[in-house]
Amino acid sequence: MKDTPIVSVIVDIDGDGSVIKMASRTPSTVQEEKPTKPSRFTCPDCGAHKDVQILQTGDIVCAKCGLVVSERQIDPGPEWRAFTADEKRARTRTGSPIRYTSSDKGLSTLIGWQNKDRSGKNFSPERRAAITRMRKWQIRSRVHSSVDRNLSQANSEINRLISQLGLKDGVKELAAMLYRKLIVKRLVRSRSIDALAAASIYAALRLRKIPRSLKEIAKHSHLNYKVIGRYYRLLVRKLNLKMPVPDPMNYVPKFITKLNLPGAMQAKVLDVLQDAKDYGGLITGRDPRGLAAGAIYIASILTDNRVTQREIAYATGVTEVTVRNRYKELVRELEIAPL
DNA sequence: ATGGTTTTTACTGCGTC
DNA sequence: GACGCGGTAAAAACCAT
Repeated sequence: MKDTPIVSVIVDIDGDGSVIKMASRTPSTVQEEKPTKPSRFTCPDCGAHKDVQILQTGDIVCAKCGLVVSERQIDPGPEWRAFTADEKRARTRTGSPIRYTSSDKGLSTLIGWQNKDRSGKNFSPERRAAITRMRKWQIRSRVHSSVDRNLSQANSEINRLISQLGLKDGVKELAAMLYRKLIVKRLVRSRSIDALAAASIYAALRLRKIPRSLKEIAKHSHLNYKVIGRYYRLLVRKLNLKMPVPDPMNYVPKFITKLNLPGAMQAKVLDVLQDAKDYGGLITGRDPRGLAAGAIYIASILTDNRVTQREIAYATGVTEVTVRNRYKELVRELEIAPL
């Protein structure tokens, strides 16, 4: 298994038509294809050799023409099908969080409140002072360990999501940092750890301007995207984060690839978007994906790489109507040459 | 909760291959 | 006739207040 090539497979994870490209090992019986060596990369579009660039979005693009060579590689991670007790134990290490019904799992020592020993006699003053100190520390240590547990559970969820989403460590660190801030500010109490972990990741992505939708994150979480969105808002508000305005340009490489369009087209799309920005009033309040979709449609006509509105709509996750509206709007306002 | 704005849904008509 | 495209009204979603 370990030397089998890694190939790309397309999977429709939940049957809703949304397709995700994953890297996966082929079973050893089908190992005909030769292993891909990124070091011998030759751009199929412009022929440049080895000039790849890794964008902050995690996409790997040809440094010359911008063709996206490889989208984020998803590490599907282990299959958490636990058949034995051992596997189950392994799962608890990085998998779904353990539910502690009681914060100490019944393992801690309890110190009674009465200043009496087993036989009912009162403590001596020294003994009494010692017990009082012990009580104090028991309480303190309990608090600390519960914070620790919360944090470690959160971290394991963050790790899990990050690896399933195929994101880089930088994002992970940022998300973990945000979560830590939540703890320090006492905001995690009585809230879902998983939801806050997911929200931290989403916030980290937004801060880093990496285009991933709430839904994409929710797909790997057991929570629905609205819940995560709520927590995200809370997080932003409570931590006073200043979020960069989502920029349609950040979506372009991702979409171009999804549509199998030549990477060189990117420049044209970005041109249109830049014009739209300069013009003003066309960007604010609009779904950035819709904007990107419209610009891509325009560029596809201008550069003679026609794609249908439907394909664009599908790839960008907006409707055809929105593609139309944006592209019409852009053409009208920016007075783009005859189409 | 509310109201304003944008997106989606659903449907229709037109031209072309 | 299927397809791509354009337009529209009404419903739904979104967001700030």
